[in-house]
This record gives sequence, C-alpha cells and structure tokens, in this order.
Amino acid sequence: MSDTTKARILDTAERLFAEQGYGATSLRQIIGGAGVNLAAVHYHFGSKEHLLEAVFARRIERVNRERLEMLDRVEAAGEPTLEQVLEALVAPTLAVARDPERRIFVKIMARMHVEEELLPLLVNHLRHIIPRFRAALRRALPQLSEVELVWRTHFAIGALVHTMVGVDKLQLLTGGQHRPGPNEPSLESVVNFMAAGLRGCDCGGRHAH
Amino acid sequence: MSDTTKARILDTAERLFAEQGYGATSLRQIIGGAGVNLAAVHYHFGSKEHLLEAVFARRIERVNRERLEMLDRVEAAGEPTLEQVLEALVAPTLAVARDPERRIFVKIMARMHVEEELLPLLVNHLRHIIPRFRAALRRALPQLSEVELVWRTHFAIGALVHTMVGVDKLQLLTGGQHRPGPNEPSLESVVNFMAAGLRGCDCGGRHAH
DNA sequence: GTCTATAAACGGATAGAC
DNA sequence: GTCTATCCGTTTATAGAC
Repeated sequence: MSDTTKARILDTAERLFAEQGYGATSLRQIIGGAGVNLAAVHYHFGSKEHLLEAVFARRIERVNRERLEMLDRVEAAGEPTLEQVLEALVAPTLAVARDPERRIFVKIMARMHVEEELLPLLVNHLRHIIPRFRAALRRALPQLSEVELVWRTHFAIGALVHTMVGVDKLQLLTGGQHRPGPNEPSLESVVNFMAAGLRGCDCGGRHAH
Repeated sequence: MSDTTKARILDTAERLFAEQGYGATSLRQIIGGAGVNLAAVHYHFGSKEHLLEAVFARRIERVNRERLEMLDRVEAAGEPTLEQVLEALVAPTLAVARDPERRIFVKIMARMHVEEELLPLLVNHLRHIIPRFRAALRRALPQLSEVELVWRTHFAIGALVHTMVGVDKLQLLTGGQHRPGPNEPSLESVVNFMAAGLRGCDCGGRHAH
C-alpha cells in the first residue's frame, strides 16, 4: 500500500468495493480504513462515483493493454487459433488474480459484469477492445451463425467472470474440500473450457432431444 | 402484482433489489414503489435483511423443486446423459426468465452468485441440491479428475449465471445489434455449451502450448 | 394490521481555516 | 493538500395510538 493520501484512498476503496459492493460501501468506511480525512476524498476525486471510476480505471487499463498486445502478437504471426485468441483475453485477467497487489481487483471486474448499475462504466472501458476480439472470434469460428456466435461468446464470458469470483465461493459450494490459498485454475483449464463450448462439438455425448 | 400489503412489498423489493442491488436499495424506495407504510415492512418482515431472505425464498424454492423433480425423473429412467443432468439444472432457470411474473428474479439469482455478501444466503438455499447434482455430474463424467471436474463445473455455472444477466447487457456489448424483447437463448444452446466445456473435447482445434 | 411520530445513527457533500 | 466543523437529507428501526 502506497503512503500518499490519494493512493491510500484508492487502495482502501478498491478493497471495500470488492468485498461489499459500491452501493453498500460508504465514504466513511473508506476514510476509516485509509486513515485519511473525508474532505480529502472530495478534494482528490470529487465524488464517490468519480472515486469508483478512478479505482476501476487504475487497474483495467493495464489489463486491456496486455490483452491487445497479446492479440496483436498472435495475429502478426498469421491467422491465430481459437485458443490463442482466448488466451489473449484470459491470461491478463488471471495475471491480476495471481498478483498479490492486484488480486482483489478481480472481484470488482466480476461485479461489473453482473451489477447492472455498474455496467455503463464497464462498457466504457471495454468499448475499444470488444470489436477487436469479436472480429478475431468470428474469423476463428467461421462456421457459426451470427446469433449462435453471440450467445456462445456470452456463455464463454460468463465462464471467465465466474472464474474471477474465485476460490472463496468454490470452498463454500464444495463444502470446504478445496485447499485455501492461491488456488486458481490454470490458464489452460479456462481456455480449453471456453474453446470447447464455443466450438460446440458434441463428440462423446448425445443430446436427448 | 398482488394487492395485499405483504405481497406488494415483496414484489417491489424484488424489482429494486434486482435493478439496484441489495445494498443500494433503501426501504424508503421500496415503500414508495409499493405504496405502503414503512412500519409495515418491519411488521411483516422484521428487518431489511429478513426481507431479502423472504424475497429470495419465495422464488428459489420452486426452482429447486423443479430441478430435483427433473433430475429424479431422468435418473429413474436409467443412467442419465450429461445433457439430461444439465437440463435439470438449467431448464427451471430459463423457465423463470420466460415467465413475465418471475422474469426479474433471475437478476437476483445472478447477483447472488457474484456479490460475496449475498453468498451465504444463496448457499443456504442451494445446500440440499448441490450434492445431488455433484454426484450426477461425477457419474456422467467418470474420466475427469476431481479437481478438473470441480473447476469445469465452476466454469459451467458461470456460463449459466451469465445467461441470467441477460439480454440487456448483450445489447450494450454488441452495440445494439440484438433485437429488444424476449430474446433468451434456447435451452439447447446453453446446455450444449456447458456439456461441450465439461467434456473438454478438443476436436477441431489444437492448443498452442 | 396499519398508521404517525420519532429516535438515533449515517449518508454524501461543502465552506473555510491553516 | 489537509484539516475541523457542519449542512442537510436519508437511513434502519421502534414506540405507541388507532
């Protein structure tokens, strides 16, 4: 945790927004945790809403930059495979989850995808990367109809978002069978799941319709 | 919307919790929308937290009952396929999304899966169905290791949860290319995606590792 | 069961001294 | 940049009349 007032506010707000949600977190909780004055929040950020914007922007920009760099790299080497496209999307996300300093931020990312009052902020910061990945997925899956591609992409994003919710939840649901600590899934597990679902091959199973 | 005070509170609370989240919704908003007195909320439910519990319990019990009935039915007919197990999990959820009276509730279900402060309530109401579906998935996927099954199930649940977030979000992300209105994915789409991801077959693609 | 009234704490935001 | 003090509306919850 940095020692400047501005950074301390950002760190504490990030943690509380992740744990409790934006609506349920008060500025007074934040200044209490950060050990700063209430007026400092308004001096540095203007309002609670602008503070959320700052908390989110601080982390998401690096994630999106890494996503685009990875996509650029695999596309420069020729027509990328579906797995390569998905890795460009997923790997920077898992990198956040594995970085002790950024770890808590994945919960904010996950919340943004589900809490509709936060969606405009998320879409704002995703606007420039969406068409790039849409086009790449379209080229990697030429056999899919447009609606089917949109829905399967939606499902795949859901798998990624739920990965961000993380291990805490998994322990609750499995009755504590999983070890605590840094117990994230491998990049390969996530990407393989998404790729298999997107391709939609039904090898091995038969649908009972 | 029913005309009793208790039902009017439940209906309005359900809508506001779904749209704004539990933490960001005040009892005053609820009584304003329901046209009832503030004291009536405490008389009928005791507290804001117990109101959420009541809102959730009212809908989830039917969903879980239908899930278990479907699972019982396919298991009574022999060893069910993976798709049959998934249908028992998914179909009652999609039925909520298609029922005009219950439609809004899917957003609450989705929030419960991501907002960690709501997770205990969700787990409470899922506790009795989790071991049933875990066992069924284990039998349908005998070749998977235990950890891989847990993670893939986690991803598959994520796909289902994100489906609940629904069309509103999809329109934002695709730039409004999707028609408004009742535009849910088919049961087959969701189940096929989850089944393909769970089986993890890599037919057609090659992973670049 | 439903109401009014009120308690007692908390919410975001701001003015102005330093 | 940081602080104190405060505005002023809102919050959940309760007491007690009807």
